[in-house]
Amino acid sequence: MQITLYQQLEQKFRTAFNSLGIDASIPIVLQESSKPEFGDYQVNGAMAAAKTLKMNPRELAQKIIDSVDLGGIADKLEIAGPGFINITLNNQYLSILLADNILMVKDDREHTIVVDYSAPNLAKEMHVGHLRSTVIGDALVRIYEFLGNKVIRRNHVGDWGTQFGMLTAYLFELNQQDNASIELHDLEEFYRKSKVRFDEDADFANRAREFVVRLQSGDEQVLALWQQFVETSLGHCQEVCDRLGTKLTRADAVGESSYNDLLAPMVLRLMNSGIAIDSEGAKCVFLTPEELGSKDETPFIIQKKDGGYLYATTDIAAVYDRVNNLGADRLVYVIDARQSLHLKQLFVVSKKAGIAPQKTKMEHSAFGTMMGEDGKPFKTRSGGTVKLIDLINEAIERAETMIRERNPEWAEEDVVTLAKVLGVASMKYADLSKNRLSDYIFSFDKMLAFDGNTAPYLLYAYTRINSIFNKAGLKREDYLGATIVINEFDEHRLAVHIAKFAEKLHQTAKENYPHYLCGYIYELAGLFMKFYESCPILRSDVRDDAKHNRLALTALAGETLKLSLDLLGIPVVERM
RNA sequence: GCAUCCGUAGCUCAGUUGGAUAGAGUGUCAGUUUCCGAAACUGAAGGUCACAGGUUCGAUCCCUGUCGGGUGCACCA
Repeated sequence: MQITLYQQLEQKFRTAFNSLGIDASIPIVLQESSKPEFGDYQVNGAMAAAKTLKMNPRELAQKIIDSVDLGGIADKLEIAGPGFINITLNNQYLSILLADNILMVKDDREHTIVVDYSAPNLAKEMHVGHLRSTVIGDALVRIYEFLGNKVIRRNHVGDWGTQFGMLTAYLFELNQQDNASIELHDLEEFYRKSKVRFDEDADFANRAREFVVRLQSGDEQVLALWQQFVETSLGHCQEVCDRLGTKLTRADAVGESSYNDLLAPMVLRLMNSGIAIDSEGAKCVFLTPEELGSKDETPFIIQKKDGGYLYATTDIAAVYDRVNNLGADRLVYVIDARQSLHLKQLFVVSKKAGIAPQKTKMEHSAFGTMMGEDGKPFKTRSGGTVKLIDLINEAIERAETMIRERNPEWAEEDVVTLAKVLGVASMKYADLSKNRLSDYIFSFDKMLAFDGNTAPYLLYAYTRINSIFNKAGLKREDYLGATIVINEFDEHRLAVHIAKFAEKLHQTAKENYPHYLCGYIYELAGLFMKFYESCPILRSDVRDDAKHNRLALTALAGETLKLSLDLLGIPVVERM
């Protein structure tokens, strides 16, 4: 693995700390400088170390500076304030770094990662609640893959709940009348109608309950109806996923039903080992506060008193499958924060029962709720659920209007093509750029704005980079890998930022926070704009060597931007 | 009631092992273009980081309490 800039500095300073007899438990506290005038990186560990050694922190900082061997990495080390060490990187060193495939990054150890995301319920169409999981999960998949991991996508669709009795019973009824294909066109409507039948007609309701039993016991006729329904619904999902430009395919949709045969053995295993017990007729696992790390006493129910299984059972079976059959050593669940307790219980129970080994990483990449502009959960004006496909279409329509206004001379075809990319990109980026844990306010106006941390701004920055090369009749690709000599302050800042790509990506992957990468590219675009303002490239008074250097730096900045957006699941456009 | 997450500029959001004068964008005000895309850039103004204690050389961050809000709590998923 290629060592990151951060790791290099960290090692050098750790060696220096060691040589001064500073205990290894004292952190170096290496971080990016909080301001440009403090250099590129800063080491803040001298203060804490001085405390334990009973030394003056500035004197210790000086000793650290004297003993650290940065061998050409840094130009300047300065002590500031109570004992901060400010590091300014050497321009020749940066030049070498940037020439050395700076964007090719691999993890030190490859993992097999299963990412559980999107996961709509097939009883209905995908709605706004599925946007975050789908978009965040897909970005994580791309990032893990880029880092060299084996990634398995799992769209854990809900295809086995009790409501499928109602749906198949209704489908059966319609099939008798031979108009099922028309009815399944709008799943929401189909669900609503079957619910009405269920509520109004006792005979139908009984038939629906009977269908659940027949379905789960493998009755061929009901199974065929169920299959028909599931296929249609999966088709709807795929349409939405394709529109969003995700990597999900039909093969990734492994629904709850596929774990059916594993459910009984799982319950048996947990009962036999004494982990699960009978409670009020149901089979439950009760975890201690120590095991759960929380005082919540809610039972984890794995079998109902009527013998039926629940999503807890299915999820345990899925863990078993992912660990034992797929060979996963890291499981990532991109699921709503409201499922926190359930997942916590799932993780603890899985390990306690030995279904997953202790070393398996199990992570709940939770996310908050999407709010409307009124700060309340996103709904239609009448308070209904918003279909995801409608939301996507509205984003595209709004993008279309905007593009038409800005570029009245464009051909209709070009407007439509760009709108499809820009609308979806804006929606995805708005989601990805926010800390996934917090609730966020969904606003078409903000996500489609050309100012601020938005997809349009970043895509604009990219097209602007391209236009520099177009203007000069050059190809950006030809400048990738060229030596970049750095002289100016704004060139330096941009170069340092590009050199941080690897560490930012590792951090994003480690903590499952796509917004780290978004923040990085927003800053990248800003630094490029500043560089572009202060360092002319194609003007006649620019010397050839400076022009060449700046073109090379621009090309690399463009490549970094393009790659980063790609890792977020957002394609670039050539003009806007 | 128990559990859990959150409270940062008027608004939308950052703030990564505790570090320097808490940052962006937007909105407001003031500037920048005979030359590479002004969908850009520069500057000003805007904060008791909900409140009160505690730990620390140092707290938006860690601990305790209070107030305010979200969410989850037995056989749906």
